[in-house]
Amino acid sequence: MDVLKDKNYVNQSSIECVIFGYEDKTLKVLVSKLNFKGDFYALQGGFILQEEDVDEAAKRILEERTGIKGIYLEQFKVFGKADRKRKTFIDKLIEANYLEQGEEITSSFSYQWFTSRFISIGYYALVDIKKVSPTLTELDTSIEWCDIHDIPDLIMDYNDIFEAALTSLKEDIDQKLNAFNLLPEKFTINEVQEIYETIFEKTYVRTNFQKKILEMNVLERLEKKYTGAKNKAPYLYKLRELKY
Amino acid sequence: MDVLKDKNYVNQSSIECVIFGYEDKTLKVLVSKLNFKGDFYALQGGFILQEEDVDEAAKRILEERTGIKGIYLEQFKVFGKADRKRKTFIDKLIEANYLEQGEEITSSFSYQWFTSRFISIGYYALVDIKKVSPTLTELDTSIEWCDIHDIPDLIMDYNDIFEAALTSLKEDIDQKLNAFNLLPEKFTINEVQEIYETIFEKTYVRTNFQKKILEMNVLERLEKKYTGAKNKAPYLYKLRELKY
DNA sequence: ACAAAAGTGTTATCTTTACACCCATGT
DNA sequence: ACATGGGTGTAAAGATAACACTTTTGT
Repeated sequence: MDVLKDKNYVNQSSIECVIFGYEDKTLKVLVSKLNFKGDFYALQGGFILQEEDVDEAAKRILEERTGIKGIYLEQFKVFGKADRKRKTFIDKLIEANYLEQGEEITSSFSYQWFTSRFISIGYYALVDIKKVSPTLTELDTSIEWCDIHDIPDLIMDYNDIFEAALTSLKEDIDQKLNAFNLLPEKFTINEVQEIYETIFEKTYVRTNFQKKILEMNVLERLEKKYTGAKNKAPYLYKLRELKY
Repeated sequence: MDVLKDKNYVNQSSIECVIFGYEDKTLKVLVSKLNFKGDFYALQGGFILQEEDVDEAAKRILEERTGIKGIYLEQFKVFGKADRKRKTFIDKLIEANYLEQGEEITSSFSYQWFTSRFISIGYYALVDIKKVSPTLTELDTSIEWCDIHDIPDLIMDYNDIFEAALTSLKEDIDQKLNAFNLLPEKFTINEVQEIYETIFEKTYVRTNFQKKILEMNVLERLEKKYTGAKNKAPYLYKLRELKY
């Protein structure tokens, strides 16, 4: 378990990522089940190397977990309560998994590291769920997309972190026009509308929504999308390159 | 200079505060001149005790510097570049001040502390400038309110931090209705308008501004304010207690 | 009475919402 | 031809901006 000794991480600082994806009219979050007896679920976190920018550390963690580069991410909040320690959780975990070797473990470097107080910098990421190949670390047995309405009890204050991320996403979405990052490169206006309806849990009038999005002037109209459905084919759009 | 050894601070984490005040139709920021030869200016920063919430640390620092309790503050951004070190500045400072004792200083605990890489959590605060009694620490010779258009070259990346704080303030002000925190408890609508005009550097139509602010429904009308001016006396207002 | 600034009300303009209408597509 | 969903236009409703008018205050 002493896996950290050789890495030169900044002490007592960590990064927590809430990775949002969208599929089947559902907003989802990537949740890990930890590689221990007992049901321990967590979000995607990691640490910051001494010679690494905090933003880069977040990117690195996201790339490790999703296998894709150039992910859209926003730093949204710092979680800095004095009692933000993994200690309660780790002790529970040790009790359930390593009952015999208590002494040995609690004196280890990693135990000291993991149970200390952490100041966590929260990021949320928006990804095209189709492009993601969720990747396990040595600490988790499985990693899955969870409907945001169906998130299990997470360890620590991860449920709060998730809630805060969702709130920030909603606040940012019109301002930063970042909803498009949940979609593939090419998409129809209707797909954008479905994302908005999913996130804000309300319906929009189709014709007005179309106008609103197009009047933002950030989309470029491409070819039509023939789906084989017996109706008029919608146009595909992509994010316009912004020229200055 | 070894003042830190006995304090149990979190390593490599710091807090930086941008304290805004308002006076004479001018938005101002509290700037310290450091207690060393050479012109070194800085914002108000500090460190986080092990048993202290990050938010509480920010409050403590603000209270120390301003002498007032219950300050309005917002955590707005984390500054986490890998090269965010005071080293360049500290070495310059030592060169200008302690040329003889180089060796002794650079091996000290405080030198190691101050020159290491820091992850800084940025807060901005809004205060009633009249209530503030700016308080020196052992590190600064003077501390003054600076017009935001007339901020000197600050050490490190403090100029960037200030700019980011100002941007966040502008973004937040309508959403969080926090401009009132720059005023005394009782104020006139006209004073609010002047703050808005100062911050956004544009004028508002008096009558419409009045409506906009009052329709927010967060103000309580009090008595009139007789100034001795030969015109109709304006009403005073205060922030309404929100009942649930 | 008058100047100066506060408060109120009305009209015009712009934005948002609702909805009617036509168009393309596959059966 | 028709059912289905896409795209455009237009009118109603609502929000914002411009401005006229009245009120209060001290000289």
